[in-house]
Amino acid sequence: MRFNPQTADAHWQRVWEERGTFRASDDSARPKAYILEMFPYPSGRIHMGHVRNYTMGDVLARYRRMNGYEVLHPMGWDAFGMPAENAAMEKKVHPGTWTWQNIATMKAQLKRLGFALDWSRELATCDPAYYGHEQALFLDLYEAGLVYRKDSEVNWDPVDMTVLANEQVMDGRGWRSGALVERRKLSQWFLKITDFAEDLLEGLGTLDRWPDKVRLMQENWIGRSQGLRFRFAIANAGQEKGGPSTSSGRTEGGTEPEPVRAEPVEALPSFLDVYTTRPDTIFGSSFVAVSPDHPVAQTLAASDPALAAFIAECKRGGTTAAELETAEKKGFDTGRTVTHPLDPQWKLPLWVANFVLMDYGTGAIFGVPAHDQRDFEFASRYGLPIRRVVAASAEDADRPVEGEAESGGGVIVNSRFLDGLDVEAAKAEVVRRAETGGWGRGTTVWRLRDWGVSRQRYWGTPIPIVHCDGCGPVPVARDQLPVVLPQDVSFDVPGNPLDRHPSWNKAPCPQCGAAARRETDTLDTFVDSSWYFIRFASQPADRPFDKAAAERWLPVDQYIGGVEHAILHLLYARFWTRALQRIGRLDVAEPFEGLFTQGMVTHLTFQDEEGRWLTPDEAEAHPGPVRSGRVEKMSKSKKNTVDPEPIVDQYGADAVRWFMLSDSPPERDLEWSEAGIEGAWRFVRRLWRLATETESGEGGEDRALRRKLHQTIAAVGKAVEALAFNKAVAAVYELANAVEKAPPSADRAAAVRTMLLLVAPMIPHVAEEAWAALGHEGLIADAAWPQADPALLVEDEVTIAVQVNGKLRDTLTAPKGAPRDVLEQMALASEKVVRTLDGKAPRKVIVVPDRLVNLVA
RNA sequence: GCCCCUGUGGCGGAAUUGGUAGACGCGCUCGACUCAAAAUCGAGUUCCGCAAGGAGUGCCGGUUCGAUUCCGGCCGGGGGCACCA
Repeated sequence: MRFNPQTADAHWQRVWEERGTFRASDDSARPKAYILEMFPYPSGRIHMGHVRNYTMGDVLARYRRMNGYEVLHPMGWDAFGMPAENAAMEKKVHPGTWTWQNIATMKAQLKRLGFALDWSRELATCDPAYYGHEQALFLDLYEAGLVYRKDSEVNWDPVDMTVLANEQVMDGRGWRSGALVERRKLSQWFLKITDFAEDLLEGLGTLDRWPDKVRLMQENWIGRSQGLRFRFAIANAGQEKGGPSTSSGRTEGGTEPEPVRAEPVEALPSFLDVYTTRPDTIFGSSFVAVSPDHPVAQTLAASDPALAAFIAECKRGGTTAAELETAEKKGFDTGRTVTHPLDPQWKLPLWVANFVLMDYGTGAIFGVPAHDQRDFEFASRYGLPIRRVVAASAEDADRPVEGEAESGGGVIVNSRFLDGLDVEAAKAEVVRRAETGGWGRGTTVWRLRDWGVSRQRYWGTPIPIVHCDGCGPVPVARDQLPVVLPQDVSFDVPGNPLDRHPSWNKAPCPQCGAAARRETDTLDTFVDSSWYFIRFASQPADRPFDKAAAERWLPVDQYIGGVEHAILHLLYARFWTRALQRIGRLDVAEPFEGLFTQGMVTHLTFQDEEGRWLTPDEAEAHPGPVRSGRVEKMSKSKKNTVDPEPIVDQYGADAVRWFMLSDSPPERDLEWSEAGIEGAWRFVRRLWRLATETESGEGGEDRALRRKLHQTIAAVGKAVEALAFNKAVAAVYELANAVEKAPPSADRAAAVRTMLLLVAPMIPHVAEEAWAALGHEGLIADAAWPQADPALLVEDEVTIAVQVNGKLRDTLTAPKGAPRDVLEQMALASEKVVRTLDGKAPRKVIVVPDRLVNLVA
């Protein structure tokens, strides 16, 4: 009888479902294991990347179950987002209709792969039963002071009348409309992630089951920098204001919301705050520069048309990486000067410069051309002095700095009392003087910005706020949640349909009852995915989650997904969890204890002579020359996708799963190939044959095979624990090869039976079918993982390598644990060794017991 | 520019407290079965060489009895950040 996946797959999937095999129990006495893969966006159909991702998680979930864990392995839908609105515009279908249809399709596709999921916990973020709770959590954070509103500049597409994310701006134009993107100031909601910068950075240190790469990326993104914040007195400024300027930029620690920028102040403040990581170069300064957005620049521009024109010119410049890279350093000399804090006689010119960022540090810098490349370029262009203050040695103090800035370490020169100190000592000394002198202080500055969550979009979670002319922004009353999206919307005109809805956007003020406006922005979809893993663990109807129930499952023991979320999603979810912890809702610091980022699924591509992408069929039919060979991530635009469903039709779920696990290490890319899936299918059939055609034990024993079996049990277990599925697969192949070569015996029958248990997490359908065919009563999914006998893991005979001068000359077999002198004698007796040594006695003999003998001649 | 990862047969890859490089799979070659094909099974497959032997883990050097593994320098490939003071 042949194995027929078309009938077997459906059969066993039905059995699992009917028995509720993979339903997680909240009050099990068994140890818990929460296995989670990043939930999919319901774009239409499952793709190979999903299959690979979910297969990995599934193997782990099934493996943990067999090892006695109560496993939570849920699935849901990250269901809000722009593609639904685009579909609405193009296909005249409501985003909700489109999304729910996709969910139905994709759910059916996932089910056909036989994943061990607890579907009873399925959720979709576009369901009011989900996003209503999200609105409640948003208000919790609001009340805790972790949400605020401020004006911020956004990329505005004037044709689509919407805000675009940076990723949606291509060469300064909207990706859909092609219109020139404007920078527009909008009032937006922000979450105070910067409040947690320190915690999020330090928390990374506890995540030892995360990839180093991801931790490093988050570390860089959070961007802690240590330096000195200090102030220059502005000469001839309006003394009437007095006091240090605090009106600009970020305050210490980055914990406060950024103040509204660029509001011109009536009079020039008398001090200018700057931030530097190189206080040691303070005597190398030759100018001070502020951002065009800096209040000082704005104030001066009010009475200086030339400066106003310069600032306007700066604003016109694009913000894309390419433009910035090629942008020249440009500046405007205000004619004003500032006083050096360490020398009242020393006046420095005050410039406005295009390369100074308003939203980092204080929006103002002091320029040290000799030791900062940007300052060097700027000074070279405008003829400002380039003074060396760091040199390799004191003798080099007068060597000019040429060509480019020298940003390395060395000894301080030309710097009065700092002369002779090394860079670190000089930094400390300047900070000390600044603090005792009261003109500055050592500061930590973060690169991390607060998280802007407003989106001028329909298909997202409505922000539960009402704007009242009298009371300002007021939270919607809790008993009025959820704020549900209106159904009657149209997408024939660009812009946010919530804005022009005839009634939805009107609401009475929850505080005073006056007629007011409902907030029409919706939340960034990254908010939706920042807590879904908590909702999976506990989903009461009347609140977002039950604290105790959620804490029983959390943290997620193993989270699996693509690296593309290394920063945003994973950082936001970490923040959200810590925010809930701070307000006492959930006592969990880190949501994902283990993280694994899997590689992409790639496939061959074809292009014609003009570089147009061709499908394999088109390439075949193409009359002209076809370029092929490049292997790329599967994508529609490159026409190299492979739809999993027909593959499952043809080969069954197990062959696809086995292929996804074979060959490539899971963190690397996997190249899809016809030969590969054929090979996987071959193994499924071979396993079936082995299981069903094996004569049950002829009595005799086969110690070698038994040893191989137990070594395989250990190897597969270890590999699965380490998510090294390719190694688990290889170990299974070795065992299968050994079994096929072995003559019939009781051990052989046992090996076949056990092999089914070993592959059950990976290819569960054929495993169940064979398990039943062998006459077992229960499900193999419920069977216990086999235990390796430690006594059988060690060989009683070992192969010893015999080297002469480190080169392999012979191998010999010796009993395990043979003493050194015995091994040495055996080695010296080897014919090949004798020949190589040519009568000479070895000068030295190195013996590594059970491994090798090295004779040094 | 800065930071990180990576480089092993025709291909994907295995091998780590430094100890027999190439497990396992794919592909290929030969053979068996077959009228034939598919499927299946067997043998072989790093390179040079008939062999003995020699070379070999991107390149150059170092440490070591011994280096894919450790160190230094270079070259190639990939990724992240990007005027972050």
